[in-house]
This record gives sequence, C-alpha cells and structure tokens, in this order.
Amino acid sequence: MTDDQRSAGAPTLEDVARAAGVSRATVSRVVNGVRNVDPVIQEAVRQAVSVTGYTPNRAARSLVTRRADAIALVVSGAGVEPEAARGDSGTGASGEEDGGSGGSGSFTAQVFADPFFGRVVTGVVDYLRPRGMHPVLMFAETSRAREEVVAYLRQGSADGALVVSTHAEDPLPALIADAGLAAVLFARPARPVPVSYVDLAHQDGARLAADHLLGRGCRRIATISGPLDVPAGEARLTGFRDTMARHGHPYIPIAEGQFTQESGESAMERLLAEHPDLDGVFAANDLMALGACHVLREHGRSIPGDVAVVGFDDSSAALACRPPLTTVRQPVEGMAAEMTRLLLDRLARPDGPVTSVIFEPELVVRGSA
Amino acid sequence: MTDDQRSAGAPTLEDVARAAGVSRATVSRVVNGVRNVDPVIQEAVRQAVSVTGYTPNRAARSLVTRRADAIALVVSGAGVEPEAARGDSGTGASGEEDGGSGGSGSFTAQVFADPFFGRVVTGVVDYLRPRGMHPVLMFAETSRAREEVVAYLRQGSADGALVVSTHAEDPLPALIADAGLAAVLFARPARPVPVSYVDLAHQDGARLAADHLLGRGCRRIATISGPLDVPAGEARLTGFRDTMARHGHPYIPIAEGQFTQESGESAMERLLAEHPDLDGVFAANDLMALGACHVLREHGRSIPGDVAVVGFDDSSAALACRPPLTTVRQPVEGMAAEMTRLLLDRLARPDGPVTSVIFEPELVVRGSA
DNA sequence: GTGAAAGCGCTAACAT
DNA sequence: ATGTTAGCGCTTTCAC
Repeated sequence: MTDDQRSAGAPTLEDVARAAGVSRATVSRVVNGVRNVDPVIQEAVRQAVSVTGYTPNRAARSLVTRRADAIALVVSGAGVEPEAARGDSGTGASGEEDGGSGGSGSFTAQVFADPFFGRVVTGVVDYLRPRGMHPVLMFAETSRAREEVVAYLRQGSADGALVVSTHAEDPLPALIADAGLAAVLFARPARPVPVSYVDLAHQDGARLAADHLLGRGCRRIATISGPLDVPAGEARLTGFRDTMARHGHPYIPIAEGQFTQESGESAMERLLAEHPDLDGVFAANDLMALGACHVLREHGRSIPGDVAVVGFDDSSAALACRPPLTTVRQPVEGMAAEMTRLLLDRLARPDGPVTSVIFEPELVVRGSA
Repeated sequence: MTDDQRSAGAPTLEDVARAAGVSRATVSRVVNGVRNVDPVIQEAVRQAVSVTGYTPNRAARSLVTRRADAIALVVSGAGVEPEAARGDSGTGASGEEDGGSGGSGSFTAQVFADPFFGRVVTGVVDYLRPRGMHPVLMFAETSRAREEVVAYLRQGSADGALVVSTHAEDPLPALIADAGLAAVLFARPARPVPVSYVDLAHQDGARLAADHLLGRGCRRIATISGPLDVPAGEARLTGFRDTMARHGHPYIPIAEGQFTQESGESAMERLLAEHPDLDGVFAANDLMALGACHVLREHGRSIPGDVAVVGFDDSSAALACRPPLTTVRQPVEGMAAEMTRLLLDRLARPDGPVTSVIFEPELVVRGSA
C-alpha cells in the first residue's frame, strides 16, 4: 500500500528493483519468467511489481529484443478502377493516388462490403489473441501505400505481414519478399514468390457445384464467374467448365461478375436475356448468387423449382438469401488462422522451409439447389 | 552506388551520419524535418539516407519520444451469453472465459457478422491513413481481455483507444479513464465517464421512421426493437414509441430482437402470430428488417403493399433485401472518422476539453416503405 | 547551424 | 542464483 513511486512517469524496472531490494536484472528475469530465480525472491519481486503497478515498456523491450511482437494484416490490391486510363483525367500524376476518404466508395469500404474480409479478420484475431498478439490493420491499394507497408515492416513496427490480395498482379508480395521481410499470403500469388500461402482448392469446389447441379437434373446450366484477373475467379471458372465439359457440356454460358451483389444482378440479367430457358446457375461467390436470386425472382423464376442456384464461400450472404443458398464452403476463418500460424512459425524459425497449405472446400446443401 | 553498409543489421542513424560526413544529431534533424539545417547539408543527408536505405527504428524513437504513433481500435462488450447464469455450467470460474477459437460462434465472428463494424473500421482507417497511422485491432469481451487492453495501452504500445462497446454496462471505458489513458467512445456510455464520444441521435432517427410509416397511411404498426440493455436499442424504441404515442398510438406491439437477422425473423413470427393484421413494421436495424421481410413474404405478405417495413442503419443489408429497405441512415463511417479525429486531438492536447459529437440521422426512402 | 553527450527502459552477456 | 555492465537506436538539451 505504500506509494513509493514519486517520479512522474510510469514505474520502471529500476523502481521495482528498489522496492524489492534486488537488481534490475533479477526483476527482468522474474517478469520474463526466466528460471534460476529463488522462489522467495520471485515472490518478493511479484509483490513489488503489483505494489508499484509496474508495466514493462514495450519500446524499450523491442529496442533490445528486436521484436515488435506485432504483426500486420494487410489487405492489398488495386483500388477502384485499377488501370483507369481514361483520357479525361485532368491531373496527370502517376495514375493512382489516394482517393477521397470516408466515402463508401473508398477501397477500405469496398473491402469490408464483402463478408469475406470480416471472416479473415476473425480467423486471424482468434488465433493471435490467446498468444497475446494483435494485428495492425493496413490497406495497400496504391504504390505509395505499398511502400508504406514495406517501410512499416522495415522499421520494425511489425515482425511480419499477413497479406490478402484482391488482385492477381499485386506487387506487394514480391516487394516484401525482396526486402527480406516475413510474410504469408492468403491465396497463391499470380507469379511465383518465395513466400508461404494458404489457399483453397478452388477447382475442386467448382466441381462440387457442377456435380450437384447436374446431379439434381439441371441441363441448361450457366455460370456467373468472378473477375478473371483474380486467380480465385479464374480457377473457379476453369474448374466448373472442365467438369461440365467432362459431362458433355463443352460450352456453357458465362457472364463475368466482380464478386459484388450488384455485378451478380447484372450478370444474371444478361444470362437470362440470352438464355431464358436456363435451369441452373453457379455463381462464383455468394454475394453474386444473392444478386442473381433477386433477378431470377423478379423475372418470375422460382428457386430452385425453375432455376437452381449454387453459390460459393458460405458467407453470411448465403443465409441472407431466400431460399438460403446451397453453396461451396470455404473455411475462411480456419484458413486465416493457419495463415497466422505459418507466419508465427516463420518468425520463430526464420530458416524453416516455406510451406503452403491448401484447404478442401465442401458442399453445403440448402434451399436454393 | 557505394555499398557502405557492412554491419549485418539495418542501417542506423550512425551509418547515415558517417556516409554524409555529419553527426547523428544533424541526420536526425533532417529526417524529422526540424529547421535550422543548411540546405546543402540537408541534401547531402538525404542522399546518404537513400544510399544507405535507412529507415528509422520505431522502437528507439518511441523510447525517447514516449509516443507509439499507434492507436488501438477496441471492440468491447460481453461475449456470447452475457450473464449466462444457467446452473448447468460445470466449470465454476469467474463466469466468462475465452471460448473456442475460430468457430463462427466466437465473439470476433459475431462482431463481424454485422456490417456495422466493417463500416467503423472503414471510417477509422480512412481517417488514419493519410496521417501515416494504422489501428491495432483488439477485442475485449472478457475481463481478462479488458485487462490486456489496459496493459497494452499502459505499456505504451498504443497512444490511445477507440472503443466500440456492444453492451451498455461495459466496464472498459471506466477502466481506461481511471488509468488516465486516452480514449474516445463510439456511443455514449451507460454511466457517465469523463471521456469523449460520438453518437447518433437515435430517438430522432426512430421518429423519422415513425413519421414515415404514419405518413404513408399505416395504422397498425409494430416494432422489432434491439436488445434493450444496449443504449442504442433502448433509445430507438423510446423514440419510436414516443412519436407513435404523440400521434394517437399509445400502445404498439413490440418484439425484442438482438440486432441479428435470425432474431429479426423470430421477432417477426411472434408479431405476426399476435397481430396478423399489421400493416407497418419498424425494425431497429437493417439486419432484423431483412429477417422480418423474409418472414413476411413467407407468410404471403407483400412488401410494401401489405406491410411496409423500415429499417435502421442503411447498412449493406438494406440493399441485400428485396425490395431494398427504406431505412434510417446512420453515417457510421463519418462518425468513426470523427471519433478518430477526437482521439488524435486529445493526444495532441491532453488537457483540451472533453467534447462529444452527436450526429443526425437521415431517412433513406427505398422500396420497402 | 552543428556536434558532443546524456539517457529513454530494457535485456543479455559476463562476472561473481 | 544474483548483480554489474554494456549497449539497443534514437532525440534532445547544451555547448560551440
């Protein structure tokens, strides 16, 4: 109860040492759980710690340990209008700059409009928390922002990065690798980079969808693909098309979407206009499937009676849909947790092997197909 | 082009100073943009910086400046089953512990199931980014987790906290205030705490909804409230009820929900069972309104023909609904940005006044009412 | 305008 | 098993 601390600042190791009548080193040992400390002294130190209200100063610790005990969670990719080379843009500049802030059109807003990212955050946080760590959230959709991420890591603010790319040609993974920094990716990069990643067997997932649609008797099947410059979008289309071809449907109607509900709606409109008789649709994610369902119903089609719909992801959108979506489950939380585990492993053993993990998708049958 | 750096580690101020032929102090001045440095030397130093590839070490800087240049974004509140005092729980303990991880039932997962949080993150990040800062994401649903948040701030890992409480009796704001730490809250705390906050005029929002429903001719109106132990839930109900009373409807059917789609569905079922003739519903958030719409349609009611539905928030759920929801817009991104601004202000002037900001909601008319 | 030197709070040899 | 000591890389008086 004696309030020994008189200096203004927070109590330091020195203060605790004085209170306990030992040296700084001993207090440090106790605080960090290093053995070789007399139990009696340990107890005395613990007393002193709680009496003084001591908390280790993170900066001082980081300075000497050279670890930040923090990791960055980076959402990377191109912003709105990746290669917007319209001739009418007045200001020349280097093409991409940080746009307006706060508006619902910002990259950040776009990102979180997809339930996918919330699930990634969930997986990462749930893995990190029991280990006393917390992620620093960063976005990197411009080259300037990417430089900042690299600088952030270089200055030791974080020990490594978890990178979720929204775009195939994302240069960030290579930048990080070149700088010799630790990272793990969500999804395999377009061009090989010596970095671990977790990914889903997208093609297998698409096959599950195709098999299901065919299995329930659909014969005029179309698909709403994701953006084809995103590996996941491309793989899901390929997997779907291959399976359909193998079953005697070499040509299937395709409408490309952008993984958004709105793009799913317009893709469905297009498909319906050209193929009014279709009886099955595979959308490359749930958000687009949800949009497709709206359009189908507006056109008087019952689901799954007239048209069966299969989505992908098993995100919250699958349950927001009526009927609830039959979909291909992507275990995003588990994948994000694994990604985090890989990074922490890497930090613990920097020379360990670069290993990646591929998850298998699973069909979840609900009402829409 | 001369590669001077020979020591293994990253280049330090010392290295740059040597390369530029000046002292560490001068390099520091240049790097930090302090005036009183000869332009010629400035240039020389800048050269040396880029030649050596120097990046300031954050820990060393923090140690002396006593600022982390980081802030925490904390989602606080009770986890699943706030006061789960069922007698059948085997392990006694203090009631709340960290549950399983990764599962979709975790607190983290619950939080991000609501589009609301993604919008908060968006607003915070978009405000922080141009200022070169990034938020550290933390969750605090158990008393242990709350202690960790306080410890995190006390050890200087972050300069302050942005706190979003999901629960009225959340003790975190008081804990932070008592520890003399900087914070700004999203939503006014249940019991007064000397901390700034941003909030919405919930009652005004509910009034807009009531006026709209009455204005379009609805006469048998019910409401699906939010959890009444959450200030926002309580205020929206009060505002709605008061307005209805003022217009001659002192008693209106109420079903309490939990701000989730599912709870909105069951609430709607209950209302419909007791009041099959209702022609208007106000749901205290969009997720519940979405659930209500599903149930109404399953019961053969057309929207807005038979029953008009008004939601609250103007979240992504409003557009995921068919017809799209007429709703009360809460400018979450703007509120989050303002919250961040208040915190940064506070950090810049610790003795400044504690001011809070209340935002006005706005009715967005779409198809559902 | 610039350099020298002190020291932020901590950990990790090394010595005892 | 414990204490002594030397920095980690940076900012910041204080002299010059």
